[in-house]
Amino acid sequence: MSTFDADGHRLTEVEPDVWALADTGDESVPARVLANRSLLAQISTDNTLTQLRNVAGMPGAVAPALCMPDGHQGYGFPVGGVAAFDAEDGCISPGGVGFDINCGVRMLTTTLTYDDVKGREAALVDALYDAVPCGLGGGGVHDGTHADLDAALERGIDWCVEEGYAVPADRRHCEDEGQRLDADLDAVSKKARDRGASQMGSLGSGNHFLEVQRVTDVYDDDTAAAFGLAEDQVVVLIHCGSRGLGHQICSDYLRRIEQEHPDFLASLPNKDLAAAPAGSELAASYYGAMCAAINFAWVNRQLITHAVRETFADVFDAPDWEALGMDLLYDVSHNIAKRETHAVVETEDGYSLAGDGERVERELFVHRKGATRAFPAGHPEVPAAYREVGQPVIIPGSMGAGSYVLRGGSQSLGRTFGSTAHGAGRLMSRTQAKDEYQGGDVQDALEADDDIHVKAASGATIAEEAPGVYKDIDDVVDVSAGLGVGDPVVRTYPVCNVKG
DNA sequence: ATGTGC
Repeated sequence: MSTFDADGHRLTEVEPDVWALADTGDESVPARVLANRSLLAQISTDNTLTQLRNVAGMPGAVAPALCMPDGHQGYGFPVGGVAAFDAEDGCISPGGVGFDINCGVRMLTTTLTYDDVKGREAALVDALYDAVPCGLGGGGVHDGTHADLDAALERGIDWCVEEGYAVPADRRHCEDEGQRLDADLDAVSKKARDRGASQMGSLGSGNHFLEVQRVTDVYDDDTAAAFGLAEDQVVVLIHCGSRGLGHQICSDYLRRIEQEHPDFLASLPNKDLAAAPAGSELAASYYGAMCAAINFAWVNRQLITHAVRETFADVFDAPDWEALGMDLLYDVSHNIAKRETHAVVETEDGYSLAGDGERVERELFVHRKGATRAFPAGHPEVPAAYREVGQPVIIPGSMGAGSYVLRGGSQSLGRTFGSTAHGAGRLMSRTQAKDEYQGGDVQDALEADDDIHVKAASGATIAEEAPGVYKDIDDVVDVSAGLGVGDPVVRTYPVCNVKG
């Protein structure tokens, strides 16, 4: 069997593109990296593998702890990590969800083709930039009162429907129908709410973006038709999260874990993994606050959707957005934890997704941090319109590379707790990126060489997000396809991009 | 990711 040696880690390829981290003999469950050799070489350059091993040693970990092909180092847990902990005797971890709670991405279809947009990119990108607040700080599509914010935290997309920012079909095409009923307002600090109130409907900064794209390749005609996608069609991608509100909630609960569960924290393989033990009051509070932030992020993407729809109707001189067919294809979440029931096998160390023994249904806290749910065809949580083909999975690449739409693969539940990758994944830190690239040069080259029109709040952000700082999205998707966890449906290519 | 920080 093929092996790979990284600094302090030996991995064995137990089947094609599945790498097992060597057993350390401590109380860890097996850990797996899903990657080809070239992606693994990139993944092994930072702290990702050590972080993955640490995750595998957490209480109640259900095997395997996973790193997706786009994985890289994160806070405590790797970004691109999937970790499931038993909901009865395991734990829930803010670091396993991430600072940007329910960061995610959605795709809107249109009836436009590339010819309709060609030559008007500059006007379109300017209009979108003006309509959607972006960059750091406050300001949003909805100038919210605290009462509005509380309603949004509690009801998610339902609040948007009530306020005229969404139609019922939008709700059906979000995970969990755009609403986590377990949201607990009392678990959200005033500071978090203050930060959220002024940011309802704002893109933010970093890797967040709003991109107009065209469909360049169709790999699966039937599924593309079910998703309402066709070659040359113009689509819109919105990638953002829960802004300061989610960040504040994560910070609040990391601190509370230190204060209220110091012994449990000390027992973890690394302090940055900071988790609350399942069944504790703090675990329940964090779950309630996280669900509120999840609702906020859905509202955020929906408010931006509303602004994008109005802007398109204006720029393309249509009576309304419906006339342009700007339906929500789907909205996927990248940074969440959720109580899910999975069929697992009992082992000496607890439970495992792999194995031949008798399967039992177990309630787990599934953490997807920089990973996308990818439920297969037939799963009851896949919206009715897509149930026969599988859940749409949207995987954005860098602003020069374009993106993929996949469908949840038949192997996802058995291999990855129903998950796949979430993007290309960084190759280098933001600091390193700013040394390597100059924002203005990157922007000029994208326009001159690739006809991609970028407008950004900050030049530094363009440098940090230059195409060269990301892994190869084609490789990431190939791994997902080869393992049957997510099957390619279409590929898209950027037309214009608004960055924070 | 983030009022880019204890």
